[in-house]
Amino acid sequence: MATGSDIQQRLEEMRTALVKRGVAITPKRAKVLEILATSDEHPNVGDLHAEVQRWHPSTSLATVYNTIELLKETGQVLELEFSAAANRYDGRRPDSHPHLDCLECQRIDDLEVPGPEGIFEAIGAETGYEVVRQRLDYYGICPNCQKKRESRLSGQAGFVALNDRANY
Amino acid sequence: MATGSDIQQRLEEMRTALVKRGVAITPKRAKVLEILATSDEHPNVGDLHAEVQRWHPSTSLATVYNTIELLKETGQVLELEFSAAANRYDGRRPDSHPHLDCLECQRIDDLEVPGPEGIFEAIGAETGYEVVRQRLDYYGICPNCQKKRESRLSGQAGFVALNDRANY
DNA sequence: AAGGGGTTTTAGAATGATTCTAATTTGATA
DNA sequence: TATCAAATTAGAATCATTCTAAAACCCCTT
Repeated sequence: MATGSDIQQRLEEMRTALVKRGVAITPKRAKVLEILATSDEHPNVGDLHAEVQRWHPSTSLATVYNTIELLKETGQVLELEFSAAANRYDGRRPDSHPHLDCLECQRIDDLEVPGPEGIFEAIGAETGYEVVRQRLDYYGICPNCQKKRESRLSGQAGFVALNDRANY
Repeated sequence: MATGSDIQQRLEEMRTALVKRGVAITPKRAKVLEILATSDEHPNVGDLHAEVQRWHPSTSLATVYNTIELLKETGQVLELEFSAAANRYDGRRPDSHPHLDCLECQRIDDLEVPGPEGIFEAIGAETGYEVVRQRLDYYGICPNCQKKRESRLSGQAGFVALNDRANY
C-alpha cells in the first residue's frame, strides 16, 4: 500500500520531469499530477477533469489532455488504451504492470505478477475475480521499421539515442 | 504456418457456429469469414470492408460490423482493442494469445508464448523486434459484480450458465 | 506602472471509429 | 405470386480524442 512519502516521492518525480521538460507546474497541472499520484482507481480523462474542476472550476478538458500528454512524453504516466471506453491512467506506477479489468463495472485493480500455468485460477484464488480472458501484448519496433529508422537517422547531426524509450 | 486444410477447418467452425446461432451464411458474410480465416494481417474493419467490396461492391460498413459482432458473440474471432487506432481482428486464432505490435507501422505479429525474465530480449532475439513495452491484462468479473450478478439471476427460471464465457 | 513576448488555457470545431435507426431489399416458403 | 422475417443499407448519432485560433496570463524589462 502507498504511504504518504511514496506519494510525495512520486509527485516529486513528476514535477522534476516536467520542469526538466521545460514547462511550468501551474496550479491546474499540479492538481492533475496530484490526482494521478494519489488515485488507485485508474481514472479516465473525464474523472480527472471533474476532480480538477472541484478546485479550479474554469479548467477545460484540453488542459487535462495537455498535461497527460506531457506526462506521457516524459514517461511519468502509464496509459491503458481501450477503444470501447475512455483511456485510463495510472500515475502511481508508470511502468508496465499487469491489471485486472472488470468487464461489468470497468473497475481496474493492480495485480502482482505471478507465472503462467493455471494463472486464471491462481489469480481468482488470490483476488476473488473470476478471470475469463487475458490480454498480453508486447510493443516494439519490427525489423522493417528498424531499418527505415536507421536510414532516416544516419547522416543526421546528433540524433536521439535509439534506446531512448521514453518516446514510446 | 497455416495449411489449406487448417483454413478450411477454421472456416467450417465459423460457419457451424453461426448456423447454430441461428443466422444465415449469406455471400457477404461468407466473404468476411473467409478473409478472417485466411488473413494473417489482423485486418481492421476498414480493411475487411474494402476487401469484401472487391467481390460485393454494394456491401456496407454496417454489414461488416454486424458479422464481426456475430463472430464475437460466438467466440469465433479475437478482438484486439485499441483506442488510438481501429480495432483489429484475428480470425485464425480466436483464443487469447500474445501479439507483437509495432508502434511505427501498426503491424501486428502473432507470438508463441515464452516465460517471464528477460522476455523482451528473448523475443527480440527470436523475432528481430526491438521490444520496448508490454501489455498484459486479465479480464474477468470482480467480487462485487459477481455478487450483483448472483442476486440478479437467483430466482430466475433457467438462466444462462455462469461459466458460459463466450459472452465475454 | 506600462508594455512585450512567450506560455498556458480556452471554447468550439474537426476527426474517426463505432453504434444506432428507420427504411429498403432479399430470399425462402406457402 | 404474395408474404414475412431476416439481412442490408445510408446516414445520423455518439463519444473520446485532437486540432485550431483566439484570449488570458505571467514574468521581465523599461
